[in-house]
Amino acid sequence: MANVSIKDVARAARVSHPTVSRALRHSSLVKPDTAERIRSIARRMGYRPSAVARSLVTRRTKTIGVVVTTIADPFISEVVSGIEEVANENGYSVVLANSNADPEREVQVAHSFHERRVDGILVTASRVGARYLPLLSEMKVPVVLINSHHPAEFVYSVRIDNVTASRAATAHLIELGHKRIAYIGDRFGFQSDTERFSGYREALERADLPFLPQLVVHGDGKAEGGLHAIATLMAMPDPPTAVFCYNDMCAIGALSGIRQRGLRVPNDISIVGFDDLLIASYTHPPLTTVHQPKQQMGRAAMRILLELFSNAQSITNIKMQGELIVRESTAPPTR
Amino acid sequence: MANVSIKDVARAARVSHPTVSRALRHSSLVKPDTAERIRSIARRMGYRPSAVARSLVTRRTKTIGVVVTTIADPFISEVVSGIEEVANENGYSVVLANSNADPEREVQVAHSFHERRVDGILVTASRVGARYLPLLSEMKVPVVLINSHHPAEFVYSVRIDNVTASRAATAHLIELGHKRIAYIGDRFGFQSDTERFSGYREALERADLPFLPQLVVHGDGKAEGGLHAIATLMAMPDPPTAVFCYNDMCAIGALSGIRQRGLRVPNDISIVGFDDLLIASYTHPPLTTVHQPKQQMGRAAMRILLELFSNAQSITNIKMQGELIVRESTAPPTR
DNA sequence: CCCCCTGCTGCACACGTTTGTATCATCCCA
DNA sequence: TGGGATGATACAAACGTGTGCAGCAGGGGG
Repeated sequence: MANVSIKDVARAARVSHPTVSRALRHSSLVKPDTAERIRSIARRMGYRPSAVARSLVTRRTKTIGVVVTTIADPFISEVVSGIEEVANENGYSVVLANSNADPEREVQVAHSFHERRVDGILVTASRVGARYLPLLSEMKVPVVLINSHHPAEFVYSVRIDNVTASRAATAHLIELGHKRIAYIGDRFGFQSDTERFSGYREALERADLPFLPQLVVHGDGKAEGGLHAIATLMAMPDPPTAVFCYNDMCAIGALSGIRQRGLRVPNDISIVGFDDLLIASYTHPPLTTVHQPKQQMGRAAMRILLELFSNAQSITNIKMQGELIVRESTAPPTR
Repeated sequence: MANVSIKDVARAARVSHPTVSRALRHSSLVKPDTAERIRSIARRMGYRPSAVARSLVTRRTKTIGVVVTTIADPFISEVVSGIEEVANENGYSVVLANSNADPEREVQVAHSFHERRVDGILVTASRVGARYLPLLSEMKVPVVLINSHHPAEFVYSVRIDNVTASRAATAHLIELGHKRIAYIGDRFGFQSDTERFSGYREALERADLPFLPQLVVHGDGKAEGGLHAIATLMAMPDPPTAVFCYNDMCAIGALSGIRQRGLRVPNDISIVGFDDLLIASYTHPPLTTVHQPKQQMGRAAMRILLELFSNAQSITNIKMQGELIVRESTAPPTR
């Protein structure tokens, strides 16, 4: 019934349990042939050292906590896939928790990670609650924020240069000749939304185009939000000829809303997204968007933790560049 | 530097550490007002009991291992989101590992879960390696398979009735008048592929339609595979008028391939998918597909584990019904 | 031949909890 | 007033590892 312990192996090998411990960790303190004998016995008995007992004494769990708003978000799941890859390569396990962007839930997650004594924490969320971060840093464990940033002790970040990328995306539309360019954002207060919005404004400014507040609508970062937002925009007396969307899901919702009105992309209206999700190249028409190196960002975040575990000090903030991918959802305006 | 332990709290409260332990767990053995006093001190000190020390003595980690082929798969990530929800409601943490359907990796994951002493394991993969399952059941811990099935000790399952659902999907195409219906499958040897394929064949048989082996092509379960597969089908001298796809991603690839050839869905060819991913209603045209209750399946799987932890015996195998959702990618054939 | 050094192994303790049992004070009742 | 029951607390052991240190055997050198 119970699991085979190190003492069971020791008994079987007629040695003490510390010797077994050393043999399995290839310590030079134990004679090579006894070590081999012990290892073969352990193998035969199907012995697996208990990570929990080990963690108790080493004070390391080899575990990292990953908080996401929801794992069902395609952007997030790709980031997590990158995290998981590097974590596993280095013997770390990933504990996943979703917060649903609910402050109460965030507190619970922080407590749970604290009790589990995770070695580090990765946060993938476009918004991070104010009560949340102090709680995380309370446990004196490094925290890496992905696509958000907060200057604080123990807190590092990996993010994309939202402003530059958004400016490039908007500039692309301007170069095509668009003058009335709308912005569909995420919910208010989300850091990356704010940054992408200011990139959009900067591009308008540089091109001496007027900023029209009525052309800014907010969705929910999902397809449905894009659908509603585009409805608002198209109902205007003088609708935009191009739309820059906060993210691809939003853009996909917008595409769908435009079709429902019998209009065509890019003939009647141009659309630009953000993220470059896998589906972005399979939409109709294929979506012009900003590529984010999602897996790479996850990998980089995990690597920061690993560095922190070994070297103590290293690079702590990484800013990556997005890349505008021009596909077929953008064209010069016809009007 | 170090975390505050139960002994620190005991010292501060001038009691023994077992008393603190009991006070925090609201044991009736400790006097109500001392208990309250201890709790308030613990709160003030920011004490969080160590789950690892607790697990060592209780022999329960309150942790479940979740294996996925890849978390970046939208079907899987929704299932995991359901798992996570129920797990957290009940104080369980989820440790995530992806296998990439690589047998060697599967073995590693099994070892990792064993060492971490997870209380149960959930597997979300359309294929489960032969060496894999014995390894998992070796640790005498319940395993719930999602969308695959293997009769074995300690092994339970939650799956969708693939045969019935696929039969319904194919029958829908037949009712519309289609006679040359293709099937785009996943890679060979995947259990759900085999089942969906046999549902397809059964529907043809019941309608007295001939089964044409050349109309069966295999993809990779992703959009790219659908793209290649449709290319093969459309290059035939007498191409199909309808295609039933193994899953939505595959169908999305097919939609894209059809458009590239200047043909239209459903006018020139009808497409049916499987899964009903969130994007399925946003494709062009919106996709006719089989709805799988993805989150619900994840929740059900986690609930089986919870039952097993408490009651010892309960329902062990759940088979859910899919639902055909008719949208706009299917219509009567024009030829 | 003795001593010291080296190479290997065992002993004891620590990590932070939970839990069974012993101890002790208090109170009630005989 | 003494004894037993009751309620509250402390003590000790256990969970399965890792590790510093002591001990012990054997070999080599003086």
